[in-house]
Amino acid sequence: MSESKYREWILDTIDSLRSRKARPDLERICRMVRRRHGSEPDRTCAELEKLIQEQTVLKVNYKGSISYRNAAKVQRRSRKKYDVTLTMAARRSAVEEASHSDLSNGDSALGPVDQDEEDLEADTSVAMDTDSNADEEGADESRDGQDRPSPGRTFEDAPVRCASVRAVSAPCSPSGTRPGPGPGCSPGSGLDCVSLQRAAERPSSLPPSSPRALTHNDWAYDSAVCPVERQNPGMQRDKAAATKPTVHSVTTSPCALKNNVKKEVGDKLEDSSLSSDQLVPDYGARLEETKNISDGRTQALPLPSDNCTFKKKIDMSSFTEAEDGMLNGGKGDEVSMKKENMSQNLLQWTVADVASYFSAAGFPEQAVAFRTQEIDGKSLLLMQRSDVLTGLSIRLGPALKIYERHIKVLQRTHFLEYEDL
DNA sequence: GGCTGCGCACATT
DNA sequence: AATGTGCGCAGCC
Repeated sequence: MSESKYREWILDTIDSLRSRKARPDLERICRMVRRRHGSEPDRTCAELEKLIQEQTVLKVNYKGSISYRNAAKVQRRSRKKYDVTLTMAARRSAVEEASHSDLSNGDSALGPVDQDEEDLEADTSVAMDTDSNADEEGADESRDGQDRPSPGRTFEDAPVRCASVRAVSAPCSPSGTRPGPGPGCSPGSGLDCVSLQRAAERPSSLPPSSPRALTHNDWAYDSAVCPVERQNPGMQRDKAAATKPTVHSVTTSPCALKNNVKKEVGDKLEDSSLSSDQLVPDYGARLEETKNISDGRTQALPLPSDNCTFKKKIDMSSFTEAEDGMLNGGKGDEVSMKKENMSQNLLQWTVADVASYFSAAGFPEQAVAFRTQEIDGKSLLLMQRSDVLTGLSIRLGPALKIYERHIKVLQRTHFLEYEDL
């Protein structure tokens, strides 16, 4: 009952705070939701996390503190940095895969990683895994345990008790941007998780002490995405590459799943050169980046599990090739194999996967409609143009793009595969 | 005391 | 240079 309701409330709250020029942080969000709707902060926290995971809300580290953004709005603006979405998607799907239930997972909401895509080239794995640290929960613990000299954060009294979240909000970092700990910030909180994370993230890029390294628009958190990967970036990568050909049980591996899809989408995106405004910011960036990385062949597509994808650029390249082959006439068993995987995956996509996919593809608002209509992979395969244009109550423009560039392609790929098989 | 509006400086692209 | 963000303060209830 409450999920959609909460979504609305929270998004509303975020918008409202933003329009009021107040930072949409956890505390304020919880407070406002409680005031307006009487919802318990705890619950709000939980719901917020879910929204973060489904990318409806983006969690960002801006100017040294955590803020939450309405993904639907953010999306249009900033270009790259918002990998968040992708990341989130990845993570979300990962979680989802595990739990198999829609929004049920409650793990920490991590947000976006700012990961400069540029870094990717140089130290992808490093960046990725570094930030893997802690997640909120981890961070949380650390801060509670280690440095929390003065619990004097704004939060303290805050109604919010959501531990994980609190951690997040807590980090009001004097990371440098702000000359001094603001009124609300407890001076002592020195190293907030965010800062730490960031610092760790780019060991070589920027000195930890550098404000730039710690603050700014960093989509900091998220390391949680693709936990596996994060934990063993190197391994993951290798594994992924190695495993990939064999991917069958892929379904269980979010990363794998996403990869397949991703690749698909990526192609699409590229082909149709989606308008940047529709793309999730990083999409464009990523595409470019990816391209550069490996002479035009690789294409990390902004799919739900971006992180995973990222690391698997290599795979991707082969994938791409495969796909190309497939779309253009077929290339070999490898191709069909891949296709197969993808299709199978598609059949097993949950409602959440579908929503996640579209969110990552740059249609967060519309993704909600898919979720609302409970469109899972199978339903997706059955969707017709009219269903998309009129059955979801979404705007025509995005609907057309979604149908033509994504659904149609997914369906075609799926059925082609079947033919082959 | 809490909420809201908003100028303005800062951050980011 | 343009635009987004949010601190800090004043006004309102």
